[in-house]
Amino acid sequence: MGSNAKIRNIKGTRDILPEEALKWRRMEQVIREKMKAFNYEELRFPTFEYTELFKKSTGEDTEIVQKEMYTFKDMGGRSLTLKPEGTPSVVRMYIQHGLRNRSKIQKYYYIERMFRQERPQKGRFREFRQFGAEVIGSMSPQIDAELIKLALDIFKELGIKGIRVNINSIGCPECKEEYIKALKEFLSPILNGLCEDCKKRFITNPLRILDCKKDRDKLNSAPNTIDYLCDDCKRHFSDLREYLDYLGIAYDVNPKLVRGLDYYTRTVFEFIHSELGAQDEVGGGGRYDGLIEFLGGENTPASGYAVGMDRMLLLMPEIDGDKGIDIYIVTLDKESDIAGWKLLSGLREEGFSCDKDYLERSIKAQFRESDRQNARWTIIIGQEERKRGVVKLKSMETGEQKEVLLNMKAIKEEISAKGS
RNA sequence: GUGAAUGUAGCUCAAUCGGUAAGAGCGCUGGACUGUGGCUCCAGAGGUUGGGGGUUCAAUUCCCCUCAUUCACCCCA
Repeated sequence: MGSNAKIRNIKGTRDILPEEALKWRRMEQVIREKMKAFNYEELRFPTFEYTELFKKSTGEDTEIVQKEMYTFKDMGGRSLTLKPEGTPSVVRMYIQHGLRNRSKIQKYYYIERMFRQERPQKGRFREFRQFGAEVIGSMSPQIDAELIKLALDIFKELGIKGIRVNINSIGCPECKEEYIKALKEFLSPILNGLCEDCKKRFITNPLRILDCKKDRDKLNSAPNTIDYLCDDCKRHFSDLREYLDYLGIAYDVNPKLVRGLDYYTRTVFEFIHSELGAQDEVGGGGRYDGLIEFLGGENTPASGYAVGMDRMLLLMPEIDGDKGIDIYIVTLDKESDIAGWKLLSGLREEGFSCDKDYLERSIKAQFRESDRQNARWTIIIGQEERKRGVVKLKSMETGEQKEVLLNMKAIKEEISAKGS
């Protein structure tokens, strides 16, 4: 690595060079196509929000809010934060713009950059991209199943194989409370043997102790959330499973899956992949029936998820994109260069992708460049050609070369006659 | 925030036990072919060995500090 490169990109951010940009474009394109098919509309929202929004919705006690946010003060002294996740902004928009008045059910998606201040590692960055889908207004488990199906369709279309789906239900606020009571009873006698973090979580958010990897084996016999579901939640969860079966989606019920954010209720799920290293989660989400009311809106059920696009990229197979241009123009002297420059402009107007030399290079170098650019055709203009009002047109695949009149119609005909 | 590993040309990597003037492949530039790409051959450019300090007659090599990257922990997408 060059040491004199004193200015480099910030830790945890990534530069995307053309070859990789191609994969990103492909990913975005597939996401948009599938979202359209499922009738989700795009939402775009600001890079930063009032810190308060995330504290309230993501949750004061979550890892994200406690130590991962990029928070700063603006000149007016307001505390602002670079968005660490999308759902809070979507909900804010929903309330702020009265979107509920458009229809009883709203289906949205987004593709946005997120920011979290963690140590980077495989599949984890400080600036990263997520796409997400959110459905506001329906409590049907059909929606939960649809959301999962939507993500799986996107993975499939991109050639990503080996995704596994984990689901669980953590119940509504009532049964969640019942469960937490039972969990605390189970934990109390063994609390001293747990790690420091878990001891804190016992007070702040006992559910998340189930996530702890250190103490995992001590929790094998912990009570399961699904055993404490009320009748409604029980039915909701079994309906979800039934709908997933209808759609032919294979999944595992993971009773220890609780998710890290405060706002989840009932359905939670995640997409995991074994080739991602330690950060094996490609995406995850769930239902958040209480969040909108909590943030000042009407009591409205909702469900959604986010998928890490940087992680998807790691799983995507190589693709051969639209590399190359239609025409490269080689010119041999000053006057021809001007003629070529004019021709170039006309060809572009006609919709051809083309270019020429700007370095006054030798003909050989110009041909090399044409080859490097993967041009299908090379047009040569020199003194001789100019005298006779023609250009030479060479196919870079076959090497065949012929003279064509120097006018757009003749060139176009010759190129399209050979097909693509 | 904690830990470990790794930093040599644009990229991927060499350099014996510390010993000449740090090499190769790919890529780049030019030539062989003075108006024709790819293939081949030849030549050239490109390095303060991440940075700083120390040990030594001598450091890419050993020691310390620092920075960066990677992987893992925590946690998440």
